[in-house]
Amino acid sequence: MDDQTRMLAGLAGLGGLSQGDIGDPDSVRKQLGQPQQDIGDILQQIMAITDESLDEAQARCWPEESPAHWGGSDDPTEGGEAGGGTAGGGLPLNFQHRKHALNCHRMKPALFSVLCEIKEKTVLSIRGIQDEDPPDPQIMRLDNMLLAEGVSGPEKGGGSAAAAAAAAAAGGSPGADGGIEHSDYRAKLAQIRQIYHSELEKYEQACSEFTNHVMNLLREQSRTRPISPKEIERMVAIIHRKFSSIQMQLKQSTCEAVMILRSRFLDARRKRRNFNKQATEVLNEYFYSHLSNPYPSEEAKEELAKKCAITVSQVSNWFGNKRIRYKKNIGGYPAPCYTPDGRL
DNA sequence: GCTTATGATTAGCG
DNA sequence: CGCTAATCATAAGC
Repeated sequence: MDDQTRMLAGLAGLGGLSQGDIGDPDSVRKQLGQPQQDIGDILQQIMAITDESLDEAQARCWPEESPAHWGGSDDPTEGGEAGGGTAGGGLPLNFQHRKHALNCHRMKPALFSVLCEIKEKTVLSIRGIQDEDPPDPQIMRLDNMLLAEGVSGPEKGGGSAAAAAAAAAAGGSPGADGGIEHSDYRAKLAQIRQIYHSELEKYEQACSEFTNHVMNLLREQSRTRPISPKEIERMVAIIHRKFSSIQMQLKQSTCEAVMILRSRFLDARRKRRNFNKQATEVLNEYFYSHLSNPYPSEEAKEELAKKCAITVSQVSNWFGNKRIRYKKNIGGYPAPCYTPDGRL
């Protein structure tokens, strides 16, 4: 293990100490006699360097905003040049000096091993508390819907299945005015789709940028304090979770937009279109030739629907309407209200 | 513009 | 779930 090798390195740096002694930070100090002061120094430097890492990260993101302070230091060589000279990678010189000084400090391996030891204890207690989150059912639902509506699926092709079905339901003859609504719907859907994808891409880019940034930061810090790859992984997972929750909001609002579009489209469909002449003929023919039992079976309905280029439920509607209206007419026929002169 | 025809929707029933 | 009956909303005819 990596931590283990670092600990060994730390041991080597301490010379005469036995492994048992290393375990307890206090024993390290006792054994070394004077280094209380040193440890304190290093701790302070580490604290400072952590802050500086953050500042430096900020400086990279917003270069015009130079860090306001570089931590309290009593080294006269670095005094009062905040935001001053920089070198390689945009790092301030004083920062590089201090980093180097810290890394070369004779007590650093010892401190590192102490930190490893402490970590070993605390990590054990943390481990296993969380881990492994199940796939969010909410996000899966949204994904499914976006896929079904052709927003997140493959471009065009099968993606417009919903639109095609809706167009069929609109009932117009192919190329007739139903087609206008159809293309309108498709255009709007494409617009939503485009916005969704560009936003998604932005989120993904931001996520990977941020992830890289944090990983670099952690790797950098792992030189001064023990950070296992597992922890970096976990941190990445946390970041991804956060970003995916943002993504969920995007998905949710996209779904809402599609729902609104859809409901508008359905409202438009509600505008009644008469079936074409030929379709009405076919339906009437069936109706009058089955007058004794004008109830087409499911198969017959499908057949009629195919012949008339309408949906099965439209066939059902038609027969429902026809039966009731025919009955009304017939029922009223024997005793209609004729005027005395024979007119209706 | 009014009336009629007609497709869709809804409540209620078995 | 399929049907009836009532009703809505719009197209079409005059």
